[in-house]
Amino acid sequence: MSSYEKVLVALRRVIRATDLHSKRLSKHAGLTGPQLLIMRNIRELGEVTIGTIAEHVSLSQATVTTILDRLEHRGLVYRVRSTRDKRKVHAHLTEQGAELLAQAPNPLQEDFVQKFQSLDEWEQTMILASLQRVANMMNADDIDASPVLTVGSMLKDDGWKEKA
Amino acid sequence: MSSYEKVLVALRRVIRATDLHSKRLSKHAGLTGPQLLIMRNIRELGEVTIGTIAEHVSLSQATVTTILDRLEHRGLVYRVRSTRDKRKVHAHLTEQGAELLAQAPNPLQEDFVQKFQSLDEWEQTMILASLQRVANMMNADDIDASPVLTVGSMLKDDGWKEKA
DNA sequence: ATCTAATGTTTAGAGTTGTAAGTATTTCTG
DNA sequence: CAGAAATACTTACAACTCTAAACATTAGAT
Repeated sequence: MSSYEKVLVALRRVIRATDLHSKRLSKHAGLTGPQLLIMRNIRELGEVTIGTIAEHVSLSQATVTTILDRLEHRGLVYRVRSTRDKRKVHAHLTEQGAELLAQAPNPLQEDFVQKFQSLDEWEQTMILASLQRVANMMNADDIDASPVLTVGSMLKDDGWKEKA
Repeated sequence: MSSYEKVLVALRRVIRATDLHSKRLSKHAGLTGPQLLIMRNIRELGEVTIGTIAEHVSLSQATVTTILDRLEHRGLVYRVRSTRDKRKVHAHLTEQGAELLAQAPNPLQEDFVQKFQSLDEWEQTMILASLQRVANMMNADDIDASPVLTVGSMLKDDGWKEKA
């Protein structure tokens, strides 16, 4: 099995573990991973637009919209259309939402966090760097979805741009 | 931002990139990532049961069922209920399915594979080890251990599992 | 042989996720 | 200022993913 195929398998396992944890969260804390993540961002960022949230959590705007729909329906967040630019919509936590969020656990498994934090500093750094490296290599985005194959690119240049 | 929070962000980016690629695949090759993965496994493993496939691709049985539903509906695979143990169902590729699969690209972005392979040996090793480390730290609590996409398994699995 | 437990798959229901198309608003341009 | 382009969000749709429960069949125990 080639090296990158092992990467594929490891990736699938990580993705699955993340998903399973999300389902568990939803059962025990009442919020799924993405819901939790979005609410945390609303809390941290203050008066955010949907698009800004989407950027921060690495989801499409449409996805954030549907998740907000659910949260709003449950009375955990509310939306206000901006008066200055009526295209924009700001999301806020309700009191109830803030309270639920305060009690909710981390979007990552406690277990994982503990283990991770108990690693040596350099090891944490290495893992983080590796993950970011993978993310960057994958984000060779710029899209257009062509059958890709651009042999010219190769090596280096991750294509990841820190957002302004 | 704490170190593990950065891990969380990196993870989200990786997951998103994977999902985006899957959508792109579906558009250009007619098969999504999971569909591709499942069909590859059917091809490699011979006469597999649904459960065996699920294990190999690190998905729940129910998920594989629904994906097979779609593939079957499109005439790419077919199911046969085992005569020896009528609880079991075996999945096979149709001729059409095999053909489509043969033309389909990798479930990982070509681009990513190229970049990854062009890294130094030690770097590839480090990245793989980190990913596996993360997967293991996450998988610790929920057993299951969903093993491995064996691409060249010699053993034809007819759906019978020897007791260990 | 019958009742129970274990095994294998499917169905039901909910949530996440993307793209594409649609709506509304603002900004730019002639 | 009117029409076009850009921006921000929502809606529609399809796919994936899980758990839990329903079904069906086989294996085990008394």
